[in-house]
Amino acid sequence: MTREEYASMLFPNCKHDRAYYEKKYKRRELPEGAFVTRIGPSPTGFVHIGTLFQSVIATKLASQSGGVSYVRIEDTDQKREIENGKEAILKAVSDYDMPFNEGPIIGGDYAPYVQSERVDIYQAFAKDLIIRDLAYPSFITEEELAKLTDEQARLKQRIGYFGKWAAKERAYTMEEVMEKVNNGESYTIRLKSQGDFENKVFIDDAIKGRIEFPENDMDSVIIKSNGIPPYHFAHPVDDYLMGTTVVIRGEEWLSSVPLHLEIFKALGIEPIKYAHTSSIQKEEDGKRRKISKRKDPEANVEYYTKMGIPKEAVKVYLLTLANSNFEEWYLANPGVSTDEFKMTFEKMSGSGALFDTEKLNNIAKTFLSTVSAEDLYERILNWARVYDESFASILDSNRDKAISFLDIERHGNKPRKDIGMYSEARDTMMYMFESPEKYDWQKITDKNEIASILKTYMDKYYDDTDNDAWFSKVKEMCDELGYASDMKAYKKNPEEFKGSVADVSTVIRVGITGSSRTPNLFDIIKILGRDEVEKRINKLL
RNA sequence: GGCCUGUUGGUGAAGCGGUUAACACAUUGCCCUCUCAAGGCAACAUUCAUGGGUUCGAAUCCCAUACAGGUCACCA
Repeated sequence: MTREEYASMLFPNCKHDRAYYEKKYKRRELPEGAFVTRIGPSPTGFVHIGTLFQSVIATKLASQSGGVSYVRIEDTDQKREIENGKEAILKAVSDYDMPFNEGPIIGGDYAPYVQSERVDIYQAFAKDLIIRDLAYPSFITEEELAKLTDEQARLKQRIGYFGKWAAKERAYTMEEVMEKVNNGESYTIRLKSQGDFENKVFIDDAIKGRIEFPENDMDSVIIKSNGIPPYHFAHPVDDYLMGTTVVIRGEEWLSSVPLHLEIFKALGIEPIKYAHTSSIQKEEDGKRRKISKRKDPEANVEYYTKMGIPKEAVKVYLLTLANSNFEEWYLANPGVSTDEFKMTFEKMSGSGALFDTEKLNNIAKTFLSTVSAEDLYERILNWARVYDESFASILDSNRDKAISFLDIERHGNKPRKDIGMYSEARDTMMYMFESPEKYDWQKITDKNEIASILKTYMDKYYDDTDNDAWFSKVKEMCDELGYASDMKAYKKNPEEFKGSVADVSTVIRVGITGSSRTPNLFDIIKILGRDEVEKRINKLL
């Protein structure tokens, strides 16, 4: 039996050989210095903020260098898979304005972009390793492996399948293997490691710099018993065939670099550049940890949609985490598209940043202060249609009123920044559409005094011609009722007055809106109109 | 436990042998002011995890230690 025949027996379903695929997928022709980047998310139905973080880096580096970015779905673990997982990922990256050039559904010259559809490719490469005696079939069961691990732990030795622990299986003859296979024993394919733990290998990581490791000496599984490879084998094969120039991935992969380097070497492929990003962290009980899908709602991209945080703001926040000089650039270039910013590996931090909700909120508020009232209205409405139907129908039937309200203090160079997420909109503007149910009185709480102020206001001092006229009337009323119309005078001698114009305005404000914190009162009165204001005040009286 | 990474204020960070240790968020105070939001001004690290060393000079270079994180699967 030749080694070719032997390999074919081990891969009975493998249609093509390695050379076929190397010929099929041509090398990319790109300008000097162009990056080919990718993201490799697993379709679990849950789009992780980290995926978005990798995406913004991958797409930006590719587009600014005249390169290519693509999405490759890494679904080699069917246990975790979920229906529509890849659609969710593709939708998220497109929603967040991270345009990949190739991927599933999008297409491209290196299709398929889904690992489960590339099984024949991986097998062809694994078969090549069998032929060249750099891999071997392994029949060890999970139970045996667990026993071995215990034994190693007891002996306080390095844990894993390597060296003498793997010697028995490495030594099987082709005939022995054939017999086991014919008996129906299931097997994996393992790398026959040539490495020595005493030797060093290193990478020049684009973010972390030069890192040295002991060589890999583990006989890792490269094809699982179901014929599908684990990540460790799919990664070198795919990134080679698909022409990736730099692998951007989370630092949790750092420790498997020696394994990947050895696989590249066994395959006779030039290893590619790595850029290991530090992971976004969360603090809990004074301890930092990687942001967790299970514990932290903000790990799920859907959270931002649900809260109504603008996608633009999320992207800006991710950019500030990705490149330390982005924030200054962003502040210095208002109104300029973030596409203009030049991203570099040098400005990526080697340490993990704590997720800062406050900062995100600030970015969101600032961003929303720059959009037009109409735009903001549409954004809030679209959000409400999904998450707050009753509010959506109110907005729908009060379009003009809502827009007028949102337009208050929105102009000039100091626009109002009171809404950071669409989910806050209901509370900040509901009083425009119906009479308040609760009244947040401040300094003046006496019912008779409140009634007197509101009644006098409506009877004698109502004015909605313009802001100055309106305020003059309020001041006149203060003089009549014994309140200070001039704040400076009041501050000097507060004891001479019952209160100030501020207190009186507050009564009017709360009387109409229920809230003590609103945008400019005159504008609100003007939008509501005399009839509505009168109705509300009479109801109160 | 082995291997790897990281450590500058509450947070994100700039810094690359000589700086008053940028900037931004948050916080506090003042100003503006009919409230709120915004805006303006100011305060907030004598010290860069700790201890040694090199140097005229160290956050920056070297060595130890501590702490934190990651990883050691037929998961990614």
